[in-house]
Amino acid sequence: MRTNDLMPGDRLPSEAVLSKELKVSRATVREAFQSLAAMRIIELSTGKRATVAQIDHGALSVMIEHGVHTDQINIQQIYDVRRTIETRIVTLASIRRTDGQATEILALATEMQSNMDNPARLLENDLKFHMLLARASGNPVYLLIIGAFQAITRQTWPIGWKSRTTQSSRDLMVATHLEIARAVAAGDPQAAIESMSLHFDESVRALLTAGMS
Amino acid sequence: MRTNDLMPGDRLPSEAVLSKELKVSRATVREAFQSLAAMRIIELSTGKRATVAQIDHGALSVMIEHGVHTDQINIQQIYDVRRTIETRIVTLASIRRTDGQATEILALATEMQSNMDNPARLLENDLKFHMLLARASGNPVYLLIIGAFQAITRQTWPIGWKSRTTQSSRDLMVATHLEIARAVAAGDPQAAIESMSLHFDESVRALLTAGMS
DNA sequence: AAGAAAAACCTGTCTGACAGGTTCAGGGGG
DNA sequence: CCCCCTGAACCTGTCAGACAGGTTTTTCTT
Repeated sequence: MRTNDLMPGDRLPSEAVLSKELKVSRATVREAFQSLAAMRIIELSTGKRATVAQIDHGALSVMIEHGVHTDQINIQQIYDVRRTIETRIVTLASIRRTDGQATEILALATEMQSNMDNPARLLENDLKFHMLLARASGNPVYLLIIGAFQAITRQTWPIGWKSRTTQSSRDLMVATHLEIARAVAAGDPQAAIESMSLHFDESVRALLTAGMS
Repeated sequence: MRTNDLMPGDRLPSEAVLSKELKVSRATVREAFQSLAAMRIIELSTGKRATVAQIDHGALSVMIEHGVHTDQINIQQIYDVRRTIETRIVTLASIRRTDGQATEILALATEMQSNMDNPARLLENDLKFHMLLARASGNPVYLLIIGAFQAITRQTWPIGWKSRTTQSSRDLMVATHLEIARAVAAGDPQAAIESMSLHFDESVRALLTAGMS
């Protein structure tokens, strides 16, 4: 791929061709392809030739999940990373977001308020909200990292939500998202950082309340 | 692995057993194993059974390299992420480093000064320095991310070094590392953050000078 | 009981085969 | 002349069986 300067979408040689060229069996080529596909470096689909892939958080997501399930990473550590990164993300997003992105982010924050009684949907809104911010930062590496945390967040989010027992604490959580959205839309990095910090203070507290060590 | 709560080091069933159990051919099991191995979720080696792996930056490293080579990520974006993360790392490291880690970090910063005329060795020192800090932060996710950038840094570092044409700029670069080390060893987060910021200002400037878009 | 030899087990790789899905050139119809 | 259709060529997914090494466990010997 590198020697031929292949770009995302370009097609790789077929398994048979590579197998002959490299003088190994097709089975071996397939194992190599499978490895690259696991890292989302190439994309496979039956009948079609392999293509160069876009970067994608899928693989990192699985790695992080594995780390958590094997007690090599804990939830607080993930939250520390998220807080660090998302603080930077809203700074960049406040400066760089397009008007379209601002609208999208505001719309989502508003939608969250109408999903207060639907945790499943609210979770998805929340995840998407942070992804939109990451995208608006203009830095694909942040998007990659935030995306990678989604799988774990899906598992821990309900715990945090349940631990917010009062209506006001739930209102606050959603209101904070709206605050962040407004700050980013207004292009006010300082306000965005503050709201994001608040959001994380509150989220971490909720998880601690639920006994998340 | 999850249903059986396997931990790093534990052995997985053999290919033959899995193949029979899941009623697929050994070739298919192998492709699956190969995928997991690519993400460093399991570890393979000939003759031995597969074992559950420790998290490791190898796979992420390859993904990042792929992103850069296909123009999906650029060097500045990586530096922005590094700056963000490493600022947090030195904060944590200042608070949490063990005495052993402090000694190690200081020793490495000192060693760098004696390698001023050996770019290859200096590069390795530099990489290791940042890895030690990440480890001292006590958060494996930071270690993972910083580790993942190493492959790319190996390629760009020499460019930055060459663009530091004066002796004083080279001295400054090494001196800054020592400053960071001292601050971390002294347990002074504020000083550590400042030195790290300086380090990145200076590094990014060096790369820009070299025309790194 | 310790150590060496043998058996059992495992992975890495190859060959050949067949069931589908995909591409693309070329022919037929509008 | 253009468009659509179709069939051949190509490609991936999966399987069975085979064999060369490396590793682990068992068994036997001293």
